[in-house]
Amino acid sequence: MPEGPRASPGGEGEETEGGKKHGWAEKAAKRQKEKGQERKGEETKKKKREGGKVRHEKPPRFESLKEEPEVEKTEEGERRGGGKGVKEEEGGEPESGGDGGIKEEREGSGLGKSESVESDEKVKVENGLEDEKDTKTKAKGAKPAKRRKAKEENAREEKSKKASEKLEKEGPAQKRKTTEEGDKKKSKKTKTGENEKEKKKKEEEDKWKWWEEEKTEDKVKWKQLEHKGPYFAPLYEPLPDNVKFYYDGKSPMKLSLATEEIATFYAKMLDHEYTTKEIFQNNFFRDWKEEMTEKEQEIIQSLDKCDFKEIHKYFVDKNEARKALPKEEKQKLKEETDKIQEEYGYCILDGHREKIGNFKTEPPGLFRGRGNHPKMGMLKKRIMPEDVIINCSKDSQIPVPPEGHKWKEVRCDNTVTWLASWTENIQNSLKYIMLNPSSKLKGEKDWQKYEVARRLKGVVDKIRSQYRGDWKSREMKTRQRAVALYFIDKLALRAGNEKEEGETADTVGCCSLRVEHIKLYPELDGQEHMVEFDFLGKDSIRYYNKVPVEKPVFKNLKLFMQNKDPGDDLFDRLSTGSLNSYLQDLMPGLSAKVFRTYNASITLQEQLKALTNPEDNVAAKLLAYNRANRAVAVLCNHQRATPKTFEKSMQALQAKIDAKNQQLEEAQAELKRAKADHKAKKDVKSKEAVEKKKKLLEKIKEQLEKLNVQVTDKEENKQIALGTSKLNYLDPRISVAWCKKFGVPIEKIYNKTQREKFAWAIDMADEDFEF
DNA sequence: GAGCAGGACTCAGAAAATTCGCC
DNA sequence: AGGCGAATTTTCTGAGTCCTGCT
Repeated sequence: MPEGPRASPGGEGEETEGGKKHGWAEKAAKRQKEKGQERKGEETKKKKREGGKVRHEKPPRFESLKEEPEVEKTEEGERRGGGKGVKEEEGGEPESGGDGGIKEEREGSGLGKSESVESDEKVKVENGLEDEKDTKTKAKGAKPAKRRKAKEENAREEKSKKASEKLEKEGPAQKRKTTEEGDKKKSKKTKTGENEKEKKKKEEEDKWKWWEEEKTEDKVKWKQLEHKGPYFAPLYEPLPDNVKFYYDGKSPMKLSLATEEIATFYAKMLDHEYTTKEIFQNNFFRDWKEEMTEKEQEIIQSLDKCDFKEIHKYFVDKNEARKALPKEEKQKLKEETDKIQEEYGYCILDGHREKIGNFKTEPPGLFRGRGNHPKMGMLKKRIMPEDVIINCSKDSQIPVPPEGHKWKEVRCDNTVTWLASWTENIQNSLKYIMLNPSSKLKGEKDWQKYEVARRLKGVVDKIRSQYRGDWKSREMKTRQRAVALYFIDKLALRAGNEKEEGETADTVGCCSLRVEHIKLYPELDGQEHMVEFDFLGKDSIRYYNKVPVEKPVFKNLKLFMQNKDPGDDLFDRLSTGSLNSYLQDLMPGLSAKVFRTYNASITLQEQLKALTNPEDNVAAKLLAYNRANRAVAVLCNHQRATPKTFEKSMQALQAKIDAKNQQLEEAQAELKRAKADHKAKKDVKSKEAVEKKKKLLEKIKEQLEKLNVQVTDKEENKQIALGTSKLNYLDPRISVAWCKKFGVPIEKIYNKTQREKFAWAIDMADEDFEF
């Protein structure tokens, strides 16, 4: 990729050489400084945004692409096949050394072709198909893969047999649960150690290696789905009589139950910043008044005159009391929640017990939007069974609604993955109960996501050269698309769908960028053609970045900004819909977000390659891993506020190092003494003493090194959140392969939850895996 | 046949809960 | 050993993306 855009946030050119180890961190720090933690104000608004989006003239070229429905159809077919393709690749996975080779080849041959922009698009389509075929032949051709596949098939058969047997034996979920509960109780009484082991073993057996099974039809998500329905939030418990609400400083006022409940929502949040915001207060007060009795409405006229302090204190105290509970009490509480988890937290999906992600309905409360949300403070209503739609298989035990209630609906739709849903009253959108990330349904999708990103790797060079060509297109729309795609690729920006004005915080992504969000500098910081981005992205997290761009991009941006107001759309001829349908034509399954996944994963792989030194010890290798991870987090703009305790804990760590240094000196001195002693006595005892001291010294040295690494890591990690990218953007197989290759235990990079989520990758990736 | 709303799903950081590690 | 603060993990639910099906 000689001049393809680099996926580097600072855009300072090539990052891959090992020499630049700290490049990412430095840039991150720099950007961090510039950005500040506060969120950008948003007074200036889109007075006249209408100007843009409506003008969707259709460029002839786009039309010509669409004119062959035949092609479209085949493609559609292929895409579905693509799902299967993923599956077929599974067999080929283990020997991904060969995989990589083929990939390279494919990449190379792909590059050779495309020259003219016109014919390019078709070539791309073809390439997409070619790609699929390649994948298939590859899987077939590889011998070891074949063998392994056969083996897997056997295993699979056995597995499913086992599963069905088990099902027959155990029958419906409820039965099974009771037995397990029994087991558990027993285990508490007897020696925990053994039982723990047993339990683990059992769990091991229970693990469903779905990735070894043939993938089923795409649309149908399950054949069997059985569960207990959601666990409902506990009902409101009235305040004790001695906790009072005051209005206007007068004598206490007894509130009706409903009014009181809502008051507690506000009271609980009293020391949160939210309650200082006017929008929050207004929204709350409006919704609160609506639920009041007429009499209450008459009296309570202003929020300022409401005194929630006693109520607030009551909850603070209650919280503390709960924390101060004796051990046994706490244990009891925990057992109760465990029981609930056991009963409601799992479902049966196609014969396997799967963990549910969120099995509780959301409790009522006050809506907490992020950033400057116009609806913050509004009352989130309690979800009742009458609001809930249940989804499960026909022949299953239909969940029983709480007594005296019924479900809104029970349906049996196996083309969706959710178990229950309800409509939430703030945005009037649907909420779902779905499975845990460790489940087959989620895992398979995740895997597929990374496979799509890997396919992008094969065509990305062509796509890049195509959009570079499009910078000079005669069509405005095409140019805008090309520049937007360049940003999405180079800076890993999100697509940026249109949002309804006034319904949510004013945030943007690439396609919804407005003129006010970028500044152009012909020269800045000694670099030419600089673009300064400053906008609020998802979750109102500020994106601030100064990037040098190529000259045509710069010129185009200037053009796009001509005669526009700050509030106007930068890409007024572009929508995520048209961008994505264009991308879909270039490669089946391709959409804007795939670039984020692709660039994140490829960055990790490159950085790991550049930063890992096989000679290093595990701690140093982990530092390298974290740095690579960090590079991705910076790219994706995953930030966190510096922890409040950062300085303090840093000092503590430094103190520890000092102490360790002293220990080291002492140990050295002791060793010397012991040696002298041995020289004098020459007996076994003194020799043993020397050995002992030597060992101690080694241990201390190791500890010291570990501490030093910790400091570096911590400092560099100050304001960057690694979790999101690790969980959502980095192909876990890259990490697994790295661990295997360099002898790092997987537990060092993935905790238990993460290992569960990525079980498929841990099981299937070997050390040669190439993204 | 297009454009739009709504549905289904992924991704996101804050906050709560739990574990860790030190004295 | 046990208590305490910090670190890590888990939970929670809001905020995106993308696609489909309807008009």
